[in-house]
Amino acid sequence: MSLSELKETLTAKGLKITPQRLALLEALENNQHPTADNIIGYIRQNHPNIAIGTVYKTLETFVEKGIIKKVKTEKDVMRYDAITDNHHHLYCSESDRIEDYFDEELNQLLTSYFAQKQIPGFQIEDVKLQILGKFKNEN
Amino acid sequence: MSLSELKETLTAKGLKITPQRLALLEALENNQHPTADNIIGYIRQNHPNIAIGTVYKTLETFVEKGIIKKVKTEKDVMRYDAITDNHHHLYCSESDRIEDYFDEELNQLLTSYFAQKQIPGFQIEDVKLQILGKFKNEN
DNA sequence: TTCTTAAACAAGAATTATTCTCATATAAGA
DNA sequence: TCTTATATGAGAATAATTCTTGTTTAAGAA
Repeated sequence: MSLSELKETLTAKGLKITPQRLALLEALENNQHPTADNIIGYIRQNHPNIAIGTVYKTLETFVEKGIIKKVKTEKDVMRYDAITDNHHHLYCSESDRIEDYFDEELNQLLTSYFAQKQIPGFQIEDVKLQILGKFKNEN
Repeated sequence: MSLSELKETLTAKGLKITPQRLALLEALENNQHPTADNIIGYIRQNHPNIAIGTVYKTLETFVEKGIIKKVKTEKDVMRYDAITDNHHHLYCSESDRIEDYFDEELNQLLTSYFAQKQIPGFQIEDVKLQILGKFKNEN
C-alpha cells in the first residue's frame, strides 16, 4: 500500500494519522501473522523509540476497528492477521508457522451447507477452518 | 468414567496413578473447555492443597499424551478440551463461551472435499471448524 | 510386606506477555 | 497559530504460566 492508502485506512476508521500507526500498518503488511514482539522488532529497525505499550495499544485499536484480526492459536502469544477477507489458516503441527488459505469453492460449500443445516440454538456469523498439518517445503 | 476407567486412562499412557492426576481427569470430565484456573478452583473444593504448578504440569503431560487437547482462542488464557474425538467448536462472539459441535455429515463433506482437492505444499492432518456466532439461549 | 528409586508433588520464586499509569507530546480542527 | 482531545514513551503493575528445590510417593523389586 502507498503512504496515502495507509493514511486513508486510518482516516476511514476515524483514527488520527501518526507516524507510529503508519509504521504499524507497514509492519503488518510485511509480516505474516506476526506477534507483538515481531512487530516491535521490525518497527524498531527504522523507528527505534516506539514504546511497547504503544504497539499493544495500537494493535488493540486496529482490532476494534476491524483493520486487523487476532489469530487463534494454542500458544500464549497473540498473533495478528492483516488480512480480513474471508480465508482459512494452515497451522504447522511441528512449528509455529501459520499460512493463509484462500479457497472460494470451499467458502461456497460451507455457506450452502450451513444455509441448509442449522445449528440448534446458535446463530452463525462466520466459519473458519483450522487446517493442521505439515508444510512440505521449508520456508 | 468410573475410577477404574480413570486409572486405566493413565496406565494406558504409561503414567503413574496419583490422586492429583485422578482429580485432574475428573475435573476435565466435569468442566467444558476449562482454563487452568477453572480446574484449580474445581479441584480445590475436595483437594485444597493441590499446587498450581502441579495442575499446569499435569495438563501439559496430558496434552503430550493425547489425553486432552488445547483449544485455540484469541485470549491469553489457555483452555483445554477433554474430548479428543473429531469435532468442531462454536465460539460466542460476545463472551468466552465455547461449545463442542459434532457433525458427522460435515466431517464427511470435508474429508471428501480435501481428498479431491489438495493444498499445494501442505499435507493435511486434521481439519477443524471455528464457528463464530451467538448462542440464542443463555447458559 | 518392606525397600528402592525414579517420578511426582508443594510451595513459592521467576519469567513472559500484556496492560496500566501518568507526565509529555502532537494531530487536527478552530 | 492556538486549543484540546488524543496519542505516545517510559516504566511500573498484573496475570498466566513456567521453573526450582526440597520432600513425598507410586510401583516394581527383593
